Amino acid sequence: MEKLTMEKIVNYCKQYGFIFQGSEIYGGLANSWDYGPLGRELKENIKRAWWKKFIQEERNSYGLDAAIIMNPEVWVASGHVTSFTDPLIDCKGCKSRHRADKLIEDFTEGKETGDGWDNAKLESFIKDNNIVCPKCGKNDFTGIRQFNLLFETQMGVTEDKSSKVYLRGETAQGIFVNFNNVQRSQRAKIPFGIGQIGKAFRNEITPGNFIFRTREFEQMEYEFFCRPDTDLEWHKYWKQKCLDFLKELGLKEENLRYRDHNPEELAFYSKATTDIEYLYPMGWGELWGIADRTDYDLSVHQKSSKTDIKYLDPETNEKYVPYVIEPSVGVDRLLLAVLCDAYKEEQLENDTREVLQIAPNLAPYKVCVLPLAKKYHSDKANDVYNELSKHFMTSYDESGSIGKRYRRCDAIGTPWCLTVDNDTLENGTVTLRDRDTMEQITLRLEEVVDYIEERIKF
RNA sequence: GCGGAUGUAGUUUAAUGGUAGAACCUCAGCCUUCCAAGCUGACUACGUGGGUUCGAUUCCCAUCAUCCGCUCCA
Repeated sequence: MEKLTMEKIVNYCKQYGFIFQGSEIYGGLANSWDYGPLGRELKENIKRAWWKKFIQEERNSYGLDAAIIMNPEVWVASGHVTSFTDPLIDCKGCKSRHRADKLIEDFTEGKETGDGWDNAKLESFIKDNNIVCPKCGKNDFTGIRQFNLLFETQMGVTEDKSSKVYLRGETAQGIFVNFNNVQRSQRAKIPFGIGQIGKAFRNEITPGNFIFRTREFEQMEYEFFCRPDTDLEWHKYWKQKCLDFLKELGLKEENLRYRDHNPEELAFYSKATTDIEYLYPMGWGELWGIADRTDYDLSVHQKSSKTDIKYLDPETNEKYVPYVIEPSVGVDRLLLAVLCDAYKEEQLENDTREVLQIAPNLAPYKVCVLPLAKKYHSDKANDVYNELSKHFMTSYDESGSIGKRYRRCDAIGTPWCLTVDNDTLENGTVTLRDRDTMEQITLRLEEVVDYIEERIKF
């Protein structure tokens, strides 16, 4: 097969109804994408698989669905309001862009960090000290522009300052602020985890690579709370668990790797972070970040909200702020990885065809009902469809030759094609054709549901 | 946000200062009883807005979007 390009994936997604460009008939909106009928199913299946693995099957795990708009104090406390706001400056000479505070920090070798300075002070410091562009060596910069990565909006109908709120930049904060609520109401004992799936918003400066980085995206975040001296072993535990999960989804091992963050690139809240990266068409990209956030988040919220967020260990009577391990994954990124991994161009004698070799439990449709001959078998096939669709996403296709319809199913990864023929009319048996093995087996109609259900793990 | 490239049906593309042709896909009909058949027919495009011009899809400008690079990236 030729090298897989992002362009191919984008076209494929559009062609079959996985993902469309957002607001397309109005010329689109930068970097926004809409999930079509198949994309929605795939996304839902991915989320369901995650939920099952991380919430349902995990003994001490609890689900949550917190609000997107939270009290703005949350984002001040979490550090997003300041840390998401970078003072950016452009070099007029070579058009490169830099962070003003970083230029100062590098120039003074860490003696001055520019922390807490306003833009005028940053600008004049750069000018007075003749700090030059690291790229072209000139001191000729534009003014500072602030990029706040948090989306702002206002609550209520008046646009006064007091009503300014943010769309959440991550779902995690909804978990932290509900730590006490969940712990108490569920009588949860440490160690335990809280997970949620939901949209988050960031004004990324450079989005791109299809749905890899978008300004509106969906996260599956999990916060695992543990005793402070146990964080490293739990970090290890979740690293493994996440990788196992990806393999269960069918991602190939050779396309996955761990990458530990160097101490200098660690976010300020984190003691250790390991990424699981996937080999996307554009190269290795972060898929899953597994961070040891220590007690940073709960501590800052405890302080800012003046609320006690501590756990009283019932056995030792110790009272402490728990440490947090955060394995968080982006739904859209994971979906992209699943598609890239499953997409194949199959070389036939004088033709190529597209095949989606996706795990049956992720496939948008589980089975497609095909009347062998439209004229004779459609009525019966319709009955079969009505029955099967009570159990799982079922599609139906009576247009074109049977071979063509098999192909259409293969192209979207439908694992089973069910053919209704004369035997069905006579003795109630159907032919089930397996996408991967190409085997055809004959089943009695009433066996079909069990057969398929056994092979999809929800 | 900067630099470069690009923008013709769903997709891939052709041609042209006088409003566009194809292939695949899709749909309908005929045919067809298990792996892209065939035949007939149908639908569908010059990203958007200005300007130049008698006339623009074609030239110019702006804008929007996409791709590559930079910058950035909880």
